[in-house]
Amino acid sequence: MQLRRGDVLDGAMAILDEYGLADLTMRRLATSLGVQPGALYWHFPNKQTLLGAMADRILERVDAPVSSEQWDDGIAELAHRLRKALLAHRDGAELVAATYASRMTSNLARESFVGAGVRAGLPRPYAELAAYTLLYFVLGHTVDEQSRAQLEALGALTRTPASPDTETAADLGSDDDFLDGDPQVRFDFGLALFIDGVRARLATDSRTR
Amino acid sequence: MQLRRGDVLDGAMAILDEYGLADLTMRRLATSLGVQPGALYWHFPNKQTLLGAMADRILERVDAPVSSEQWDDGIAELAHRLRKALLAHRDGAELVAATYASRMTSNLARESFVGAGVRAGLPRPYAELAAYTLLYFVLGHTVDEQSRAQLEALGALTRTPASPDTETAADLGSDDDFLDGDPQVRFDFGLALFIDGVRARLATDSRTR
DNA sequence: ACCTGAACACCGTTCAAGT
DNA sequence: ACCTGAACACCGTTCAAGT
Repeated sequence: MQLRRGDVLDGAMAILDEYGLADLTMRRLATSLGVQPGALYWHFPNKQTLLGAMADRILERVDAPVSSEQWDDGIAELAHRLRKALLAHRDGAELVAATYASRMTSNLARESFVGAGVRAGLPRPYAELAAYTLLYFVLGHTVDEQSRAQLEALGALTRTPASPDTETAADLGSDDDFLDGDPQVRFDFGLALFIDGVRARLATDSRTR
Repeated sequence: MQLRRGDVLDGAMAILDEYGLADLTMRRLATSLGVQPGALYWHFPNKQTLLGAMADRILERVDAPVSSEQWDDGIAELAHRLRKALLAHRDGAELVAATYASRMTSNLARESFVGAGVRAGLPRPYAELAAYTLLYFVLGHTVDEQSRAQLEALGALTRTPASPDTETAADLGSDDDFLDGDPQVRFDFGLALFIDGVRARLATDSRTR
């Protein structure tokens, strides 16, 4: 019957998925666990630490070894895996972005990116910087994508469901055709831009040497 | 003696610069303006709207016309200008990132990036996507850079000032030489990676056509 | 038109005291 | 070791009533 650290974490993840980050309060979490708010502070020193543990759990398996031998495919695989992990939980991207803002340095996702960069032939300092760049892109893109999707899900319920065929896309429309296109497409484009940039740098380097 | 919308905005910016985003509360703002909390709600419907107005003010002049004719220099100039604007206020990057997460679409900084991309010769949808990618990078980098700088400023005051010469850099050190190197250098690297990526895409396009 | 007074419905965190 | 009870010091927002 006793509460363990893992139970608190599980409860927090459950509230996140069902009600979102804004509704994840220590008091609500305590209630859902049938315990007084103060009890949580025996298991976690503060809310920030709990959020950090949640972020770690969300990213648990993104740093697994990559399947491809090609460095570019490897980077793409890692980036896709990271995005998928973030999208797997409500407000997942926002939570991770907020938590990792202060501790970008010690970050499993970044480490993996660095490894892929080094394997690509980038000098280590370059790989470090490239990893940051990619991480910024993936986090930024995914936060945006997720908040947009949630807004739309909210609007879809609020709006009068006129005809089910038109409600999928092209609502805000205007003339920017690509803006509310498949987020996957937009993600892949940015990723390709990044990989092309790395490739260009590699070419420059080998020509210089 | 009457409070105007602009006064509220000015007061909010002053609190931001002096105490940071976390200490910018409606109640504190009201007190600093010599007014009851409720009074603020006559000028702004809620805190979120006020934060949005602050973000707009921070980015006021980033979309000014660019000096260079070269598209790559133009993009670099815009990116640098955006970074500088974010760094000009305490927690400026965090505020803008948080506020613009939901309204990435209507964003003056993005518009400028799109323009530069189109001038570069990118098809418009590509330019749109490239603009997002760059924006994600600049915001992500600058949020990180600023929070890091503020942590260090805090640590510099807390830590025993042993010898003034060693406190500048290379503290966390380890073997990652570049990590706490000049943020400007790291920023320029990521920017170069992006521009190289765009260049590569342009080359591919012209070869295909 | 603009603001006060006062409340409503919350927060995160601490800590003596209990078991 | 783990939790309760109860408090402390706050929040954002609303709204009748005042001027």
